[in-house]
Amino acid sequence: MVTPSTDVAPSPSIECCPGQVTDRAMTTAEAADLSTLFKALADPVRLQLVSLIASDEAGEVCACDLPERVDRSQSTVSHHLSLLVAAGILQREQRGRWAWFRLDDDVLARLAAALVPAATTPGSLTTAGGPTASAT
Amino acid sequence: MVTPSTDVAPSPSIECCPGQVTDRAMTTAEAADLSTLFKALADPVRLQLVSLIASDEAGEVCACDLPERVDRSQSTVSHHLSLLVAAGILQREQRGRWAWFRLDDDVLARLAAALVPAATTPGSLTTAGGPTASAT
DNA sequence: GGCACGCATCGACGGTTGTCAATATGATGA
DNA sequence: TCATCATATTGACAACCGTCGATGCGTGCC
Repeated sequence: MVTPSTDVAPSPSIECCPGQVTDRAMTTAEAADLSTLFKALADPVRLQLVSLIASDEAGEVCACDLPERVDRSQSTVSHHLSLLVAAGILQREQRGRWAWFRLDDDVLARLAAALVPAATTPGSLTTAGGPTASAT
Repeated sequence: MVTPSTDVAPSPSIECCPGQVTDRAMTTAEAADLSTLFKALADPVRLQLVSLIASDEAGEVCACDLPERVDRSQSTVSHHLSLLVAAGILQREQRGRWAWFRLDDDVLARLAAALVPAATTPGSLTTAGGPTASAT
């Protein structure tokens, strides 16, 4: 819900341990935390926005292009973008009168790592904060 | 919303191509499809349920244990479980009067693969459901 | 300074979702 | 056959969410 005061830590706790979902039963807090990220991706328009930005050659997209590309009003797109930024998925940068959005470094990878035990990105992710060998 | 007639193909289209989100801009249909899965995981209670089952030693859990473990009423838990089954995330098996739930083979892995370009489980996934080389 | 533009915020509205108590369903065992 | 138990379904309700038009705010240009 993006409570107006979103100046706290943007991205939830997934930075901690790959395989969160499968390794052990999650606590209520962890579940609430992770579900925030899934919520952010649980809307078709937001998914399209993320995909548009993620697949962009330059790695960033001007907000001015997006309403027509997802066939929604400017205010709706702005709302979704704010949500994605608040969830820590997108980063926003103002340039002149234009706002540019890019993917946060590796949220998607970290999210993927939270889904599968050890499978993902053998080297780069386990270093992200977890005690290396998390064998059950 | 789990329309009563859920005897169609349970799991959305993610079986097709890893890196769906990042490789190229998704179509509206693809986005709607994928968002279904994220929606299923976008609730703390459902995430906990999935985690409880995923982290279980035997790989399966009796429904009778779940209400107390997630601190929700029996009907609420049943509702969430139905949703997860309909989304293709859980599988249900009736044994006597008990219902047992287990994770669908590798939904989580496939979902993870849809998030990151090529990183995930290099061999096992591409074979997972598609006609091997399903370009586009 | 004034205007035009890009984007965010506000207010409103209808649809969806999570939750529970109550009830129905279906299997087991006496 | 009947009572019991585990689970699913129903009905209801409040909270939340996606959407839009209108409006406000900050920036750049003339």
